Amino acid sequence: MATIREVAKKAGVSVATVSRVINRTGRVKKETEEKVLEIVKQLNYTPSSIAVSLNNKKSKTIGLLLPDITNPFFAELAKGVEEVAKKKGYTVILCNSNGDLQSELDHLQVLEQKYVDGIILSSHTLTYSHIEECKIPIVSIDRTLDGKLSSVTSKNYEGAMLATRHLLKKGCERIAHIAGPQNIVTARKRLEGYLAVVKDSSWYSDELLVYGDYEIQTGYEATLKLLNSTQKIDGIFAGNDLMAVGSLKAIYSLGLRVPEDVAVIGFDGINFSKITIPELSTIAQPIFEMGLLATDTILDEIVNSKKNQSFHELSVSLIERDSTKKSRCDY
Amino acid sequence: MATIREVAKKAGVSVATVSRVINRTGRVKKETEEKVLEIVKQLNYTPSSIAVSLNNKKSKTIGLLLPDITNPFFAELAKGVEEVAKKKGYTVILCNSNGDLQSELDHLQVLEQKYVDGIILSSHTLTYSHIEECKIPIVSIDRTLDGKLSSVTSKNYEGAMLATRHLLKKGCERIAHIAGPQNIVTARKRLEGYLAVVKDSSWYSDELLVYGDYEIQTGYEATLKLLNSTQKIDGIFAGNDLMAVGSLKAIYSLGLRVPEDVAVIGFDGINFSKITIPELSTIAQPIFEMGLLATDTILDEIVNSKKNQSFHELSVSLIERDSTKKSRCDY
DNA sequence: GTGAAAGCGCTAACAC
DNA sequence: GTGTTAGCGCTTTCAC
Repeated sequence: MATIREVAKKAGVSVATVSRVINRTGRVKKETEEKVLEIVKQLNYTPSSIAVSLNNKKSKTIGLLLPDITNPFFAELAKGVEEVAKKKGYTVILCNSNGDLQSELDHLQVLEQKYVDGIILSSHTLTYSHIEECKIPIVSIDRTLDGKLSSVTSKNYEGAMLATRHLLKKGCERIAHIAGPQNIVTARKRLEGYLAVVKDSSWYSDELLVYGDYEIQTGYEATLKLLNSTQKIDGIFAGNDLMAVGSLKAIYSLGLRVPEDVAVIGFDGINFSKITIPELSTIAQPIFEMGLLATDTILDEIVNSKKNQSFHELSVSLIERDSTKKSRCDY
Repeated sequence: MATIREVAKKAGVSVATVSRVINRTGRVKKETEEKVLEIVKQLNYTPSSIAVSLNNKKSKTIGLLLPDITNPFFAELAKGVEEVAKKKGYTVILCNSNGDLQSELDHLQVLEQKYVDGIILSSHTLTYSHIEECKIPIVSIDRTLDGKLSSVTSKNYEGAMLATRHLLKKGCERIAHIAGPQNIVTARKRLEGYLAVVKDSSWYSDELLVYGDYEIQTGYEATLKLLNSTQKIDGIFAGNDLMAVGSLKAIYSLGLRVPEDVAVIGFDGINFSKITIPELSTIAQPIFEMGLLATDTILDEIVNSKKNQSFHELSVSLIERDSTKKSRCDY
């Protein structure tokens, strides 16, 4: 790779001049500029971003720290992040933490060493104390961190109420909930939303509430447990789409039908929810947009070195598909 | 962030000495070393990888250029890559190209500027001429590039034969193929494998062959087209799992049953194939391992500045699940 | 064993 | 308008 010095020499000017024309900073005679540009093209010169970074302590790079890129929710998010980043001339470093605290800490350290300009973070183990001495802007996705960091979240509580009420409206008379891991805020909020709607019902009992870990398999197991209980359950609100998919499978494996015997609704609105059989009703978060917004937010903090945080809480929406279309109560 | 100079000053030594103890290069008196280490810990010092990179032209970073992180195949691959990379002290930059040539070229240029040490590439538009002047090691995934680049691929042709024969063995008497985009090698090989098995059959006709683009939707449409033709089709080999999922849906929507009326088999072995209803039979590639191997390969080339390429072609395996379990012919 | 200093490729004062 | 030069934070000869 050619260096700025080679360009300067070949163009018969100083490195400063080359730098000026490259960055459009300072005045340069039209003529000189053209000459330089010509050599630049000829030598196929591009500035070393490493050297640039060393100067201005900026890397035009943002870190994206996720629990699991294999989870469609995060993959869609990542795609959104990458898209905006690229458009704005930023590069994204992907870090997969598997939800492991030590791994997150390691990644964070590496990101700092690499002078990333900002970090988009989705973690449920990290607390504010872990990152308070980190002076790189961070925005948190999916949860707020003590109100100390900018965040992009969505209305989990309201969404859960929406889901539960939808089941009710569809004629379900005994609605169970497969809650996500309670160390994750979204899971707690969704549980609260569910409880807010059902807890005063004559039929509500603790046995309608089981826990999973947001993965398919636990949705499957939880559903088996629910349906094998003595109570006749005719509606399941799964804490996320992945567990809902597991639920669908479990119901099917018991020889029951969705939605005739048991209606199912998920949460998230991942792309895969519309390809299950039957298609899954869900509370959709604007996942891709969350990625875009998070990136816009972090870029805003980076570029304008904003000090104050912003908190975005996005709306969710009910997507009604076949898994809750009970004919008997269709409206 | 503390610099090496601060550490040196506080420890009462020169920066060279600090550098020596940090990198375990050269001899340092035990005593001095301890002193330095103490200050390092005290100041929470970590070397700036930018500065290091500027020196040795290495960034301990690899670029991963993928068409679409949202596609489970690539997500699983990415996870494998990230895992090895991290273990070996490397960071991965994620680039999403959407299969767009210009986008790939842009990303490649950025990666070069950032001094990434190597690139793992999955592209079907890039040709060798695009990258021949790039002197960073590259390994190609999913296809070979004129034998000029190391590659990690799997046995697509054999896998396709396996799939088709499996359908035959299950008693299918008219097997259709939904081929992937023919600009993609894997899709061509799979088509060839299918043809090799069926083209001499008494029942084979062109109408049994339709094309999709490896996405769910086209699998759906292709299947509709197939099943609406006059021929009675009782087996479908979809070019990949995503299209197979679309196929499942289409069959279901026509009121037919899988596998009783039509057996379906996919290709890839993405995690999602085992959660469809019915579960999808497929030819599994060792996706995660491909990620691992690609990373090992690129790291090998980086660390040992290997000049000669290596070509890995991994085996695939038949995973028989419910979508091909025709009872009438079970063995 | 340890330090001084050059240099990685670039930007930004500061001169002229 | 353009050139000179001092860093950015580090590694690495080369002396001592």
